[in-house]
Amino acid sequence: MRIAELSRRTGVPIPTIKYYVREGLVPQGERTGPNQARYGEEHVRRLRLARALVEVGGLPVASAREALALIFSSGISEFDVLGKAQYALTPPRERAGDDAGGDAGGDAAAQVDELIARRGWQVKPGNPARRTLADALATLRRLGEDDYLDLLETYAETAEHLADMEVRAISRRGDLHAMAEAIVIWTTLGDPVLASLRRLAQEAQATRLLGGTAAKTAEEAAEETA
Amino acid sequence: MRIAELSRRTGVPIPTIKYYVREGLVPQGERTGPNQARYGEEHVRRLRLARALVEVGGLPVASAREALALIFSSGISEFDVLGKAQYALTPPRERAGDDAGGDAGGDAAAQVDELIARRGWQVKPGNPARRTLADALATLRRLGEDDYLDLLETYAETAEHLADMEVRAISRRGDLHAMAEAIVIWTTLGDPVLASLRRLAQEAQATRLLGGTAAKTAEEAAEETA
DNA sequence: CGATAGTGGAGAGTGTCACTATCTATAAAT
DNA sequence: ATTTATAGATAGTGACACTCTCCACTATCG
Repeated sequence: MRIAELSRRTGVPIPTIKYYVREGLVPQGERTGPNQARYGEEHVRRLRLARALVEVGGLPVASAREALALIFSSGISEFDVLGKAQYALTPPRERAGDDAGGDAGGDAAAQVDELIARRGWQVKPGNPARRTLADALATLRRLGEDDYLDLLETYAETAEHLADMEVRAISRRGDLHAMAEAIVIWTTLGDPVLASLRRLAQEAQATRLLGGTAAKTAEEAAEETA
Repeated sequence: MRIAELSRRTGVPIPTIKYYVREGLVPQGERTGPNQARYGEEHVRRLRLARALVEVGGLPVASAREALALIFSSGISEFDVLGKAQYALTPPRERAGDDAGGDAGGDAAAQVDELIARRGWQVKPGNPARRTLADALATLRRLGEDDYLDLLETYAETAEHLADMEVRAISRRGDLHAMAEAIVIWTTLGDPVLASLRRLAQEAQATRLLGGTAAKTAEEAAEETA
């Protein structure tokens, strides 16, 4: 097919396709002349994947390129595909905070190590999620949210439960390529799915636990009727 | 205190403080002369909060302004603070996808409605998380990830469990102002916390479920030793 | 007292990012 | 034969989050 059809089938504008090809998210079409090229199903697939990672997953284009390269590379082993995917999917964090407020950063890093040890998780020291988590915990501490420890434990249990499901579902796939693809898709798109479900559940629980005890505002009643 | 101390105590550079004041994230200091102003503890607090939302939570400055305005406004009721916070915290989504591939969007929206109904959640039709979730589900369907339904159910259960904890923890706070603040902090910072915990747990579970059955690569062994 | 450093405020400039527009020389379609 | 489409390259755009530069002052130190 030519580029117009590729664009029609994926919903991605032609200039954007050209941009993605330049950036290496999608390979060039098979050249058939000085200004002609042919695209196939694998271009459709890869373009859709690229679009999902960038638009829904919110990945920077450079990270999406790495993740796609990982999926479509040969010679990956199932034992490092997940680690590599996590590296690829974590946008490079900005420099460490030169912030004030005690040594919240160091404390938080130690706290993360301790949490990982306590749960018996085996996680490489280089996993970028350690840093992200430590930063978030340091921030919470700095804000004086000191009752977050119970919640953190629940979060960790929950995460373990989800990860168990996910890893099982993924390992059920036959070949390595499909596994790699599923890992990238689920690691990336799982975040917005989980985040929005959490927000929906929050509203629901708030209504259930708090809303029943008092009258609704007129505004809310109107919105419910609409 | 003057601006230099405010900067030292929060770790935020002076030009950035000035920028935040201009953008309304932080109020002006109390003017004491043509080029002098005094800042107090509430500026420290609000600046730290602003920084956390923008840097760790990844909120756009405009959304952070709304969220902060909500926290520090008087006359909020506990019944709409959560809803308003969710509106404020959701960055304005880009235009609806003019994408190809059947009516995945409409189907997904219906699927979200159905999920909410099935779980007995009471959620306003305008909650932005509905859109986000529908977009993500439509994308998954378009990518052919058709076995995501079991996972989705687990995600929803999990989200409900977390939301229950969170709402209880928040409603335990005495005054409305502290509740509003906690809602904004936890809605925003909970996302990165949960996301990184999920990644850590994924690696741990992958090691547990898959790693034991085969030899490690040399690279991994080296990384573990280091 | 004077020199130096710090201040508030405003406007312009910077760097990054993800596109998007324009151009040229072709090729395809009608 | 004319219109439309194409590949590829270069340049431009708009949003965003700062960051710089100035200016007219003010504070403070020796």
